[in-house]
Amino acid sequence: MHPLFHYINQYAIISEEDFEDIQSYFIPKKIGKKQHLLKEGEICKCMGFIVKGAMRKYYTDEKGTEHIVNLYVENWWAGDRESFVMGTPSVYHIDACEDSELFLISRENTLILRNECPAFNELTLKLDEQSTISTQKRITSSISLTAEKRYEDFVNNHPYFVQRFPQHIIASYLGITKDTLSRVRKKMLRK
Amino acid sequence: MHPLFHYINQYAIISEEDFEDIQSYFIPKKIGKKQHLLKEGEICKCMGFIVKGAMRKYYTDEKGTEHIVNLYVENWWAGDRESFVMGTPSVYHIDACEDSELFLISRENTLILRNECPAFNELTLKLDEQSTISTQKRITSSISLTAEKRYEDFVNNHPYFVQRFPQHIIASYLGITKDTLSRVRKKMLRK
DNA sequence: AAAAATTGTAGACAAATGTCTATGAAATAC
DNA sequence: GTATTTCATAGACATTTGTCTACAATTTTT
Repeated sequence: MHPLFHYINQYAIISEEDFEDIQSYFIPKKIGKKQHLLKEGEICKCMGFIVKGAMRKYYTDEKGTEHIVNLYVENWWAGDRESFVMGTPSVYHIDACEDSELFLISRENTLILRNECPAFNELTLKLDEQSTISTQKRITSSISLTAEKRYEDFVNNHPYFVQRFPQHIIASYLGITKDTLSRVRKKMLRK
Repeated sequence: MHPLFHYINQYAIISEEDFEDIQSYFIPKKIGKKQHLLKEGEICKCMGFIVKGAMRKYYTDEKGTEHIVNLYVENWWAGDRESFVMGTPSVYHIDACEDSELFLISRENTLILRNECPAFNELTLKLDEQSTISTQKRITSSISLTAEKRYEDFVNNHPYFVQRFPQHIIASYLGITKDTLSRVRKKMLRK
């Protein structure tokens, strides 16, 4: 079964005909490790559904430090929603941590599909609901927990990320330095 | 003009008939200062559109410290989306910082309206898009900036909040203590 | 296989932030 | 109007986290 078909069916029941229609609006794309899907200053023309691989979204501050804002693996959507929706230049970079395969869909096509295909409308509603729920949790964690608890939380909620991304990437995602994460892990091992 | 009508029209063009229909699914409610809209352990049965007043959402940790997760004023939606969508007990409290007036809508009614009324469907899509965009910014700020820059950001993005909520509330929202915020402000005054 | 880059850890020190106590001003309750 | 609570600040000290340098293990590139 097509991975995108399987994925969509988890959120909205669709027929094979629906899916043929939906699929026709997506463009497959392969991105090699360290290649970019989006660069700072560009407009995010497409959202990308990840079929295979691992990616990250980050921004680079004045000092040149990269801050990782999102991590993505299979069945996640890569893109800068603000730039995508508003049509403004992005402040983020998105690149591949492993060789990756995506299906891209443009803003125009999401708008068409939303109107044409009730199942797709349902899908976007539910995805945004889920995204709202998980970002709420991330914010709660971020404003109220210590580095150690945030990492514990992260390991519990995303065990597959721990295997997949190096520690300095995870540290940045958590808003701490790799040094602090290393200390935190050492402390946790003693328990 | 009805404030809810005015608000919805900013996102989706609706007729007066549409609005009469939509409005019939909302229930007006007044909440006095320090009264709760939601308590920890309860299921969030309704989302509340704030017509007048100011509210906050927070959770209380093991030590009894309150961590403020959201601040709301007029034209914002108060509620715990996770509990609302999933039907699970909330970990959050929501209470009023000023006497407030809301329009409440239940989960079932949002689902009915989404199907019955295309404009309401459009509204929820756009609200979630905007919410996704702003929480993304908040996360970026939270993981990458110092307390001082986070506060600067906050003042620039939400100047009306600064007037409306006491400093210890804002500090908690930013994930710092009131003492740190006081120091940060003192430092900024010297500039 | 050798060279280069990436990754994780360690320790010393610095900076940022938290904790606690105290105090006075302002707002609110009685 | 007085008492009480809330709010903001201050300073001393503790803790957490960041910064920097070094180094070894591993992976990747050539």
